[in-house]
This record gives sequence, C-alpha cells and structure tokens, in this order.
Amino acid sequence: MLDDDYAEEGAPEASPFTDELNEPQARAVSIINGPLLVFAGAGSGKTRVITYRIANMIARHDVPPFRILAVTFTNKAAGEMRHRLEGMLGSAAREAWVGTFHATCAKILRRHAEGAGLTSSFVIYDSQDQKSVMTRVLRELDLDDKRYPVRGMLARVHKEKQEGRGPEDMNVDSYLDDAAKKAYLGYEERMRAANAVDFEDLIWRVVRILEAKDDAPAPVREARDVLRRRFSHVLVDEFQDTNATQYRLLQAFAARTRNLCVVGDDDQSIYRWRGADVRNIRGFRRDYPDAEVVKLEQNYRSTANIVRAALAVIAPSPSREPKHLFTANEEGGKVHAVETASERDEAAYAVRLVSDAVAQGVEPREIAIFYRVHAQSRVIEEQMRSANVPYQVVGGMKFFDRAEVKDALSYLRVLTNPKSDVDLLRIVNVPPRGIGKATLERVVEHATRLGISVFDAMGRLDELPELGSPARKRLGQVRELLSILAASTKTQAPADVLRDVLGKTGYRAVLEAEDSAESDSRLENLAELEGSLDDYAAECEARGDVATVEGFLERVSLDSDLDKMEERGKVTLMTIHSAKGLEFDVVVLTGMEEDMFPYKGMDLRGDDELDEERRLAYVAVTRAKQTLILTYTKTRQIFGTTRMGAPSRFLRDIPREVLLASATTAAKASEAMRYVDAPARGRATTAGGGAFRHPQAAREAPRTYQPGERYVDRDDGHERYDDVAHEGGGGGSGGGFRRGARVRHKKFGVGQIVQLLELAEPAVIAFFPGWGEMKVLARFLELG
DNA sequence: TCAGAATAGTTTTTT
DNA sequence: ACTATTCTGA
Repeated sequence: MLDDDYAEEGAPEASPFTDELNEPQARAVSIINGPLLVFAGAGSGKTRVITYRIANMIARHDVPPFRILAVTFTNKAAGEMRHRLEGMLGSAAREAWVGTFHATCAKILRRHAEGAGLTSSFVIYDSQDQKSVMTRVLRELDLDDKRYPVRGMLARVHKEKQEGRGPEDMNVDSYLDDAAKKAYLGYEERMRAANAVDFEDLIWRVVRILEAKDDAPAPVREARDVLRRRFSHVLVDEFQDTNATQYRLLQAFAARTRNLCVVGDDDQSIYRWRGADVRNIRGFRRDYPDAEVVKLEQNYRSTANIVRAALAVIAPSPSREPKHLFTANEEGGKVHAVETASERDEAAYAVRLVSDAVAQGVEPREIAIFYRVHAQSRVIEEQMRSANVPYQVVGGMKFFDRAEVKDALSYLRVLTNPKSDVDLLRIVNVPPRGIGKATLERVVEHATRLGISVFDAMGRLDELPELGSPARKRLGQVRELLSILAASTKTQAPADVLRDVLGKTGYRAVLEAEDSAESDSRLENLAELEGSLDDYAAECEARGDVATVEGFLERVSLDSDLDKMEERGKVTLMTIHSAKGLEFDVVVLTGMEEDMFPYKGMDLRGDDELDEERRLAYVAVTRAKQTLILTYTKTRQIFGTTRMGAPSRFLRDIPREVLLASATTAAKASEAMRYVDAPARGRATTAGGGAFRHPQAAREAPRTYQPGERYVDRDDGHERYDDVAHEGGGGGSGGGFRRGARVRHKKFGVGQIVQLLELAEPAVIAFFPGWGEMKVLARFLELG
C-alpha cells in the first residue's frame, strides 16, 4: 500500500508512521517539501496523515521541531494533534508549534508587542466585550441604533478586518458605508486606548508585521525578520475554513521555503458566514501552480449506508472539487428517518433511542444528539433529565459567560491591564458603591475626549469640576482599591489574587449576605473559578512555567471548552457546527424539517446560504460511524407559535434503499386523532382498526415492502413505515383494550391507545389531544 | 439608585 | 415562549 519512494527509505517495521496507510495517505505523508494541497474527505484519516507527516519530517528528514508550525481552528484539534505527536515522538514533539490560529498569533504578539503597537499586557476582547465597545462608539457618534444596529456594525467591521482592510481602505458608497467607516475608526481608537485586541486583530496584526515594508519602524522590521525566518514547514488543517487574512498569514510564514501544506474539504465548509472563504482552496492552486495535490477519498469511519446517505446529501451542491468518497466498510444498518408529533415527542423519542443504545452496551460518550440551533437543546435536556440519562451540552451558556464569573474575570483583567475600559466599567460599581450612571458618563466622556482610558481619566478628576465631592471620593476609592490589588498580582498565586479580589472588594460578602439559591449558585461558580485557577497553576508547575494571572486570562479568552468534551459516561448534545471534526457510534440528528434545517431565518436566504446548509447536513451525516437516526416533527413551537413543518429536503435526497422510514406512536396517534376529529367535517370513518391509515390509503392498494415495515401512504406524497421499534409492547392483555382503541378518561377526555403496558395492573399509554401521550391505568378508562 | 415593567430580539460561532 | 436588556417611577 505504501508509496514506492517512501517505502524505499527503508522504514523499519516498528516505525509508527509507516503502518496502515493507504496509497494517497502515504503520498501525503511523504511529500514534505514544496506546496501540497490535500483534499481530505470526511473520515478519511486526515488527522493521522497530518501527524504522521509531521513525525516523518522530524524523525526522518531531520526537520527541527521548532521550525514546524501546524495550525488548527480549535483547541481540541490542536490538543489532539499534540497528543498524538507526543505519542509518536516523545518530548521532541513539544517543540513544534501546534496551536490554533488565534493562540499562535497571541503568543507571537506577546513576544513582539512593540512591533504591533501594543504592550505585552494587552487583553483579548471577546464578542461581548466587543459589543460593549461598539455600543459605546455608536452612542458617541450619535448613530441611531435602529438604522445602525450594534451587531450589524460590528459584523461589518469584522468583515473588513477579515479581509485585511483598515477604516481608511474601506469603499464608501453609501450612508451605511460612511457610518460603518466612522464606527470602525471609533472602534479602533477605543481598542487602542484600552490596549485591547479582538480575534481578528490577533491574526491581522501578525500579518501586518510579516508583510511590513522596509520603510516600517525599526521594531516592526526586527519582528518581521525574526518571524519570517521562524518556520521552515507550515501546515494547516480545515483549510476550507480560513479567511483572507488567515491565508495571508500562512503564505507569509511559508514564503521563504514554500513548504506549505494545506488540508481541507470543500464539502465541509460551514463557516462562510463568518468570513471563511472556500475559494482559498482554488486560490491555493493559483498561487502555487506547482502544488502537489492529494485526495484522500476512502472513508474509514462510517458504514456503507451512512456514506451513501452522505453522498446523496452533498451531491446537489454546485461547484465542488471532483472527488469520489468511497468505503470498504460493511453495509451496516439503514439510516432511520423518524416522524414525530412535536418537538417534545421528538426529544422523548431521541432519549428513548439513546437509552436503548446504552442498554445495549454502547458507550454514552459514543452517542450524540445534534440540532441545528441551540434553542432546540432545551426540550431534549428536559427529556434527558426526566429519563435520568447523563448528558452534557456543548456550547450554549458557557461557564465563563456567567455574570459572576465575568465580573471576577473583569477584575483580574483590570488588574493586569487597567486601561481595559470594558472591564473597568463592568466592575466599577459592582458590588454597588454608589457610583451612578451620570458620574460615569462624565468620566467616560472625558476619557474619550482625551483619547485616554477610563482608569486614567479617574486619576485626573480635578479636570472635571462638575463632579460632586461624594462621586469624586468614591471614584478615588475604587482606583485606590484596584491599585492595592494590582500590587498583589505580581507576587501572589493567581488563585490567591482572585480570593483577594473577592474579599477586599466585598463581592463575596454581598453574595453571602444575600443567602438565596441564586447567590449560592453564584458563590459555587466563583469557587469553581478558583478551582480552575488552581488547576492552571498546577499545570504550569508541571511544565516548569510560572503561573500568572495573564496566562490564565489568555487561556480563558482563547479556550472555548475549558469545560472539556472528554466527559466519560455522558451523552453529548450539540449543534452540528460544534460537531465538526468529531465522530460518534450513534448520531441522532433532530429537527430535519424545512425551515429548521435548512434553517430559514427571518429574511429569505439565498442559494449560497442554502448550499452551506447542505454542507452542514453533510457534516452532520458523516459524523456517524454505525447508526444514524434522523428525526423530524410535524409541528414545532417557534417564537411562541406552533408551526407545521414538512420533512427536510435533505431527508428526501437520501435514496430509499438506505433509508428506513417510521413514525413514533404519538406521531401516528396525532394523525389518527386529527382523523377522529374529522368526521364532523365530513370525512368518512373507515371501519375498525384503520385508525392509523389515512383515508386515502384505503383507496389505494398498499405497496409491498419488507416484512416488518408496514407501508403507510398519505396525501402529502411522503411514504412512511410503521414504527417497528415500538411495535412489540403489550400482547393481548385487557379485555377490549388494544392499540388504536378509543378510550375516555375523566380528566383527559377522549383519546386513543397507542401502547398496552404490562404493569402490576393493566395500563396503557394513550394519546389525548391537548395532553399528549399519557400513561394511565386501565381502570380509569372506559372504552369508546 | 434600584426594582419592577416594558420591550426587543431572537442562526450557526471552532477563536 | 423566553430572556436579556432598557426604561421608568419611587
């Protein structure tokens, strides 16, 4: 299987990176010099190829590890890569630069802060912080936030930055452009005064150093020359997700040697809305016409049926790089498509499925439930909790987004960088110190006028004669307090600094005095934060580094999942976006309805967005190794109102041979109930037992399918099968009680039996309109 | 200054 | 329906 040239290099059998590579994989591993473009299909062993390739460079070709730069988009991917490299090469691997774009650039900027016009204590503003800055800027510009919403303006600024344009480079063709330009200028000015950067800055500032001309100031040129010589081999994963500046960064780092390897899959480009540009892949061929191209097309992850489903989903996508994903894996079970009655029913079904899988011995960590938007997780969580299935939600409200944690972090950030206005303004009156809005506005305005930070303005209160003496005194006290705390930052362990902050500011005391469930949970969260500071310190010590508050803060801003994904024994709930790069034995993909997936926001979405949704569906499907279940509901509560949904077009793209369609009992029962209610409006009732069959089905001869799959046809043109999984329950107990029978309950009214139960006494699950599926003892029911 | 009321705005988000 | 922010009145 090995590439000939590669084999000739005489790999001893024990060498870990020659084993089990197919031909294109081996080729990708063996080409270490010159530009290389690797198309890595889903599940094609990409991570292995990347790590083997790096190992090959170091162990066989004597490339010094510290000359290697490998960039990823997530910390998880970087961590995984580092881990595998260490497994192959031992400690030598630690010298290679393996990290995310942002972490790598942050590290470089700390080192070359002067060349970037920063001081090394700069803070990284997250999107909340950025929003505060922009809000303030727009207010100062007196721009109407109806016509110029904060989010929109911020998005515009980020777009400009991602494409490497400063405010002065902007095209101004409209009032909106003009406003955006002013906002951009104001935003940059505020960020500068705060010694803060956003995520885009991290990349772009390094690019600007690397691309500096010879007339640049000396510190910039020095930094540039150092950085240009820094790496001999550059590699990037998930190349389809790079934006313009990120691509420039890679090119600049690799300019000297041209040893640039990009690995990606255009079919998995799902971050276009965030500035990622798939065209970079085509651009790469243009920029490096001599690039070798390798395609990894064999899928090792999924069953043949899942691969077939995936290919069917992606096939209609236009302008794809030609490639032929295939697998030698076993056929596997069919992909299930399950119709459910409501999002609650859908969630309940997903949870039932998950517990069944666990009961059958599947590791919970090998099971995931996906959804398109995070809002869908709530119902699922409820069902998981009531079924007692341990789960974890990835993303959503993060620990570091909690108000009290943000407060504490803001204190820490102010202590390391008092210029950080967002942080200072967040905590200046927390806990309440009697500093009012009017007072702060005056100080902020003064700071803006002088182009200085709020903290600095607080040190020049004598320039603000209009301030009353109580306000003056209180502001002075805060400044004093912060200075005292800042002094201890230098000498104390990070966790002690936090304890000091919570104590000396009275923050903890206020929460303790409150003594509510809410305040208790806040205190707990703060204790957890202290814990994570301790963990951080321990880690640093193990590595022989000094633990600093700054170091911790950087990690917090760049690590989204400090709360690790590694949790054993838990089922994972997450959006499809966060599932990229992962794999699970069992995947339940929920919300497969038009409007939900493909997602349709408030405005009509164009073809490009639709294509991206399609790729997202492809990503979702290709996460599954063994079992894939797609669920959709007939009705869904959205913004308070109930919406009827049609099955997703992606569902319909999957060929029938690989699909097994079914419906939950509730879905069928709700259908039946609609029908039972219908006679009043003139629809004839078919005699006995036909409750699950739509009237139209009675007129047509049912088509024959495999045993166990009873065909159900309906006038919406879709085909479904009876739910095999739930067929079994309840043999023949109970006189007259049988599936489909109409029953009356004192409280719930008229309903229909969906399942018979064998409990201590006869019981059933019955569907009652307005109540849903209820478990009731038979003695409380009458027939009819 | 603060609490309760009104109101707006609800995608995805590796960093 | 829900929540996170903003407004308003005491």
